[in-house]
Amino acid sequence: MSPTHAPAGAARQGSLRELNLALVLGRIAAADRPPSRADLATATGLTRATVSAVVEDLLAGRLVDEAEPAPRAGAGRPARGLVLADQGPAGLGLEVNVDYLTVCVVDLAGQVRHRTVHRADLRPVAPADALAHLVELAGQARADAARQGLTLAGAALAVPGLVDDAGLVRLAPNLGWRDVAVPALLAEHQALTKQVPGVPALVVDNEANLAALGELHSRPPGPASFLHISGEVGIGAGIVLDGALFRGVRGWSGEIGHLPVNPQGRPCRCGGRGCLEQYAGQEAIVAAAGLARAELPADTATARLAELADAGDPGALRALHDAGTALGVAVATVVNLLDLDTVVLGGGYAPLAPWLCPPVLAEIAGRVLTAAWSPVTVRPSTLGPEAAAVGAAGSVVRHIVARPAGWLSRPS
Amino acid sequence: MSPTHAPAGAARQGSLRELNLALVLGRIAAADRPPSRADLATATGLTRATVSAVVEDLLAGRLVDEAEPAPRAGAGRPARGLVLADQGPAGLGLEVNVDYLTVCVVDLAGQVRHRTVHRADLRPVAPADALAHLVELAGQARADAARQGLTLAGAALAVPGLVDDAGLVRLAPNLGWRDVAVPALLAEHQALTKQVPGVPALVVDNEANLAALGELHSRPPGPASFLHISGEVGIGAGIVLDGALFRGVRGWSGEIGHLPVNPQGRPCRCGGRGCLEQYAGQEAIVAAAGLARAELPADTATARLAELADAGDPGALRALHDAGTALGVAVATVVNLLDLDTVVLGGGYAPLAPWLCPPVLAEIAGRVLTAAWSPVTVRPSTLGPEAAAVGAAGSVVRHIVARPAGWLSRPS
DNA sequence: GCTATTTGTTCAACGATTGAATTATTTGCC
DNA sequence: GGCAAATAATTCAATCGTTGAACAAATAGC
Repeated sequence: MSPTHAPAGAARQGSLRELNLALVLGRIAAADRPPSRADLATATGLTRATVSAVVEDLLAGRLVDEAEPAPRAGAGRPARGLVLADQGPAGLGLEVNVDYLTVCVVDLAGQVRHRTVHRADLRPVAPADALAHLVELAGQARADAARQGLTLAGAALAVPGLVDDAGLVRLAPNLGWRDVAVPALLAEHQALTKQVPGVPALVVDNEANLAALGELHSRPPGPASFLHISGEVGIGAGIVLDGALFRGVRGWSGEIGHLPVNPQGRPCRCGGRGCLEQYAGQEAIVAAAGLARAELPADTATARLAELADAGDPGALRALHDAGTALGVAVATVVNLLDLDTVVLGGGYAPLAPWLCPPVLAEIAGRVLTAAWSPVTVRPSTLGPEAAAVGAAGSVVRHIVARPAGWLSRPS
Repeated sequence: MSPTHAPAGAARQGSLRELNLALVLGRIAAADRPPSRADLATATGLTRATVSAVVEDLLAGRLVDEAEPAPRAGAGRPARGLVLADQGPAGLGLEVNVDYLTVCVVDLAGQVRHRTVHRADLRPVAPADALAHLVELAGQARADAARQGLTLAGAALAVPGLVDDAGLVRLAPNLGWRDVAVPALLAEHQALTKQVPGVPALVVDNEANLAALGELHSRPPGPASFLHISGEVGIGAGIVLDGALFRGVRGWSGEIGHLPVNPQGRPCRCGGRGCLEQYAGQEAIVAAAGLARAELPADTATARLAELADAGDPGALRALHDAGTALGVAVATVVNLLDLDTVVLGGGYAPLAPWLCPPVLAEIAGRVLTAAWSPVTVRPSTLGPEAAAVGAAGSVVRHIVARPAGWLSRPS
C-alpha cells in the first residue's frame, strides 16, 4: 500500500494540462461507446469547461475526432461523441521469429490496419538479411498506412531472445543470433529509426514481453496483472503487473523456459538440469508424441499435434498431458511467487490449450497454497500468432495515448 | 518502457502543490546532508520561489525543521539546512511471530526511537491474548514516544502468514492462526485503530513483505528492485520492484516456501511435494544438522547452528550447504523470472549467510541464463531480526513522506 | 409553440508557478 | 574597519490552467 512513488520531476503549471490530456484521452480510449464531453467530465471529475479545453487540444492535434452520428439520448441538446482518430498516428510492429517475419500497423484505437506474414525458416539467414527483408515489408506497410491516412509514428521490433536497453540482441538461441546490434544494422533506414518527438525511438524487445502487451491491450481488455506464456520453440513469459509490463532490472524478466521443473532431470543446453523447455518446449512435445521433427515444418507442428489430439491419438494425448504437467509446475511456482490470478497461454500453446489447461490447473490446485481461496484462471490467448507484432505496434500507440502532450507538442 | 500509467484522478490546481510537496519532502528525506532551499531548487528543477513556498508549508506542518547549525559554505549568505522533523509524526510497528512479540517506533527520518522485544513461544497462546499483550507493549511505546515529542500517526502489524485486504489473517501455519480477524479483535483499542486523516488505517501484512520494506528504506538505501527472503520457521519472501513492494493481486505474493525444489521429493503439509521449506526451513536445517529440536528454543537454533558451523562441525556444514543449494534452486527460479540483481537473506538466514551464500551463488551461476552478463548479489540483511517491525513502522512514515499533503491537511 | 432538459462555451476569479528584482547575510580583500 | 563579491531567501507582478456560474444551443414532450 505504500509505493514510495517518487514523483519523477517538478510539477509545473503545464504538467496539469499534460496530466489532464492523458486522463481524458485515456478515458476516450477505454470507453466502449464514444463519450461526450459531459460524460468525460463526470467520469474524470474535471469541470465541463476544462474537459472542453482539453478536448479542443486533442481535436486540434488530430488525436481525437468527433463522431458525427451523435449517440441518442433522452431529451436535451444531443451530445457529440468523441472517438480516437482513425487517421492519426499509428504504430509499426515488426517481428522476427524462427519461422516467420511479421509486419503490422496498429492505429490509435488498437485496430490492426495492416498485416503481413512471411513464412520462412530464418535460422539459416544472416541477421542483416533478415532485417533487410523486414525493412522491405515495412516499406509496403508504410505505403499501405499512408493510403489509409495513417502516419507511422514509431516502430517496435519483437525478437525471440534477450535484448538489452540499447537494442542489442545478446542472445536469441533458437534463431542463432548472438550480439546482433539491431539499431546499427537499421541505421541506414531513416524511416524506421528517425526520432519522432513524443514517441520512443525504435524499440527492440523480447517477443514474449511484447506478446503480453498485446494481450493486455486487446479487446476486451485483459486483467491488470497476468502471466502470458509464449510457447514457441523456446518458452518465454511476459509478466504484466498492475497494467504495466515488468521487464526486470535489465529487461530480461520472464525467462521461464529455464525454470527447473526437475532439478535432477535432463541436462539443458543452458547449463542447468531439468529445465521446463526440456519437457514443454515445442520440440520436446513433438518428440514425445512420436512425430519426427524433420518431416514437419515448424509452423505446422502444433497444428498437427492438435489434429492428432483431437482424433484421440494416445501418444499425442500423453505428450500433451506430460507437457501440461511440467508447465503446471512452473506456473504454480510463478503463481506462488507473484500471486497472479490469470495465466494466458499464447503463441504455439494457444491451439493446444484444451489439452494443456487441465494438467496445468491440476498442478496449480496441488501446489498453490492460496488456490483454495481464490481460483486461478488459465486460458488461451485471444490474439493470434501475431500477438507479438501487434503488441509491438500497440506499444507505440499506447505510448502516445498515455502521454499525448509529447506528441501534440512535436514541431510538425 | 510503456507503462500505461493511467493517471489516477483529475489533476486540479491543488494537485500541483501536492506533487511538489511530495517532491521536495522526498528530496529532503533522500539527501545525506541537510539541503538548503537553493539545493532543493536545483535538484528538483523548481524555482527557488516555489521551493520557498513549499518549504514554508512543510515547516508550518511540522514535517520539516531548519537545522540550526548551518552547514558551512564558501562565501555568501549561509544556507539554512532542512531536515525531517524529529518531533513530528512517527509510525508504530508491531510484530507477532512464532517466538517473539516486537513493538517499535520509527520517526520520519527512519530512525528507530523505541524498541521492545518480548520473547515467548506464541504458539500455545490464543490470538486474542497475544494481541492484548501486544497492545500493552504498544501503550508503553506510545508513552515513550510522547516523552520524545513524537506523535504516533499510524500503526502496522506484521504477521507470519497470509493476510487479506481487510486485515483478516487467513492462515499463519507456524503460529497456528486461522481466520483471525485482527481489526475486530483490536476494535476496542481506539489508540491503534482510530483513523487519522492522511495515514492508512491499521495495516496488517505479511511479515516477509514488511521486512522487505524495512530493508528497502534502510540506510544506506537498498536497490530499487530486490528479493528479500525471511528464513524463519516458514520461508517467506518480499518482492520489491522499482522501489515498491509488489503484493500480488490479492496480497499473497512471495510464497517462496512452497516453490517446488524437487517436484518428486518429500511431501509437504501444503499438499505439494518437494517444497523448499522441506529442505531449507529452519526445522529442516536443524534436523539435518543432527540437532534435536526439543532441546533448543526456537530463537537460539540459528545461533547454535552458526556456532557449530564456525567451529567446523561437519554435520552443520553439510546441512547448511544442502539448505543453501535448495535455496539456490528457488532463488535461481525467481531471478530467471524477474531478472533481479540483488537477493537479501533476512530473518534467521542473516546469521547463516556466510555458509548459505556460496551454494546459492553456485546454483544461480548454473541456472540463470543471464548471470554470465551481469552478476547477482546475494547478501545478508542489514537490519536485525526486528526488520519486519521496523519495516511496518517505516511504512507508516513513508506513507506520510510520499503524500505529505494528506497529513498537512488533517484537521489537527 | 412553449417548457424542461441536457450539452457545450464563455468569462471573471482563483490558485500555483515563474522570473526578475530586492533584501539578507556572510567571506574576502584592501 | 569598510567595501565589493557572492550566495541565500523573499517579494511581487505576470502567466497559465482550472473553477464555477452564467449563457447559448439543440432537442423531446406536451
